[in-house]
Amino acid sequence: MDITQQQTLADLLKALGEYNRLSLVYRLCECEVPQNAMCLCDCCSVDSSVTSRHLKVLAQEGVVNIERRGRERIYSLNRSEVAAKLRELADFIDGDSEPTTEPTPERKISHG
Amino acid sequence: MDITQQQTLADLLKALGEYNRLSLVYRLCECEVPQNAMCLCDCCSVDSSVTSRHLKVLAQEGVVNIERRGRERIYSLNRSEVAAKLRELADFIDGDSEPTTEPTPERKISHG
DNA sequence: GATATATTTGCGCAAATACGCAAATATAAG
DNA sequence: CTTATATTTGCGTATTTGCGCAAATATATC
Repeated sequence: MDITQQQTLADLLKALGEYNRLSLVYRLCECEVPQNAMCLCDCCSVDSSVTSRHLKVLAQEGVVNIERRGRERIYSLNRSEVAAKLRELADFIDGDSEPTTEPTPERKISHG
Repeated sequence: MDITQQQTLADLLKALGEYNRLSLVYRLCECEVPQNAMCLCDCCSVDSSVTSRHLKVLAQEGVVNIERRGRERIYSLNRSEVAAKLRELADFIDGDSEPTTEPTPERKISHG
């Protein structure tokens, strides 16, 4: 795992790891069609400026796509990409073999 | 999705979304056997106290298990649980159907 | 008891972050 | 040009967070 790649993944997870931003993602998940910011704003009870900033963070991390339409921004979820990245991490974590739950066998447990 | 559950997931993602903590997870991933904190400390070049705190966060979020052995703490990754949670989110995100890339068809681009 | 090793905790600091509000910008429509 | 709506940006603020250092704690060894 490359350092830059690791940083990128950390940034993605951090972007998803904030309650209101995750709410936006869930909201977009449930929407059949992309939404504008005003619409998305309802799901987290914060100022529209805050929603705007959160969506910007999500866009920077590639979680959402932005499409300009008139004075609106239409947001849609990058479903496949985000899901793929999460699965990639999941695969790496439970990875190649069984979890080695056996604690360091070559170390002596001296007192029992 | 329950609010508490959503907060819990956000906390998990936040825990994973910090570079040094993610490094610890990767390190534990690659280890065949659980490791103590001193050993893990090498992978991120920070003070041992910092590593201790990071590992505590990961433990609180259920990412790692701690086993006391003498004066050491032996950390192991909760592989299946963490992977399952990530996959669950991934499934929810790319979820039921195809991504609806078509932008809000029922909305009029309204000047009317 | 004294000493060494592993880990945690208290403390302070600097940077990052989330937030609300108001102003600015962009675009649409009259 | 004026008004209305959607979004962004500047600014101030309160909170969180990551960090290092030193002290404290826990345990093993002498």
